[in-house]
Amino acid sequence: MPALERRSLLQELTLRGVRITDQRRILLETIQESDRHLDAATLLALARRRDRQINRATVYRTIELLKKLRLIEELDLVNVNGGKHYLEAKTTVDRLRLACFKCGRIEDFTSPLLERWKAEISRLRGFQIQIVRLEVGGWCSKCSGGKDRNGSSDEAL
Amino acid sequence: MPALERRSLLQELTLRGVRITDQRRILLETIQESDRHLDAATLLALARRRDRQINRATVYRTIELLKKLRLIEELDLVNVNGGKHYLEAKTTVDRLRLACFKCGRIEDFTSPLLERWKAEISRLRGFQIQIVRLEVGGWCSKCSGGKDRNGSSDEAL
DNA sequence: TTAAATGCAAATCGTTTGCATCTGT
DNA sequence: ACAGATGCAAACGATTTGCATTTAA
Repeated sequence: MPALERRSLLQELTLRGVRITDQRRILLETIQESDRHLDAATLLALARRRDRQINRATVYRTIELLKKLRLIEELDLVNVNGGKHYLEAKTTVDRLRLACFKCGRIEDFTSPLLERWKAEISRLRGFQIQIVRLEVGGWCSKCSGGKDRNGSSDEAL
Repeated sequence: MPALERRSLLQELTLRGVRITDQRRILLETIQESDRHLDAATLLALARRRDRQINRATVYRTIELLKKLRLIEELDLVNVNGGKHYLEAKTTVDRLRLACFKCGRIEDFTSPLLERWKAEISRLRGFQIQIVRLEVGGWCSKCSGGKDRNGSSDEAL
């Protein structure tokens, strides 16, 4: 496990000799300070609060850069909100996302099972895992009330 | 576990009182006979071999219908091939997809851990699981050769 | 008969690209 | 100085929509 957990995105980029521009600095900070589940359009909007000039293309190019360096993760969130992808700074431990089809809330879930699973996959398949994306869709505890049964609705999703 | 595994998509729709059109019949068969990992454009192309008239809009509307009824699953495959989503008829057992960033191949992986995990999530979070989407990106055994180490490339993804 | 499904074409949404200009190192 | 980053606007690919017409039940 590489030790890139405590450094900021900015530090990571600097360390890797990547050129730091004002725009990148702002985007990195915005991602890091965000409350997670940021899509590209929101990132652009937030970044523009700090620098009105920042361009959409720069946002996408920075996202691509950070993906390549594996400093951020990209989520699809079982397509709850259409085609867009969501970003977040990579953390030490992999997490599973629970997306509620009714209220749209995203919960995180971590489990020691996950590490065992990754090991099992690597061992059995010889697969070098770079990205793990685990997404569950359904009804959260609030929205399922306490009695609703599974799989009977034509409404959800 | 509901017993909707052995019926065809057509039977499922009929059973639920959904109107069956020629186009739907063709689309359902195409999905079912396909070798998996079908995107909307491919589905349209394949369906058109049977009926040159089938329209793109109908394809998307049918996909949406089947998603709502939870008869198909939609995958993003860690975005390996850009924005499109992939479809497949739902099967009894949930599977994890291993997408190779180098050769693009998709492998399936099943594990008894998965069922335990789902149970754990339901129990601990009170979450009613409708969809499980598990995607792993990395290098398959062929592409990782046998010695390539993890996380050192700026190339992949 | 009629609510629902289709075809068509245009619109929309997220993302990418070519190119001239600017900037970090 | 110059490779690399940016802004802009246009292009792109996937998906959605409005509306007039057709069709399954």
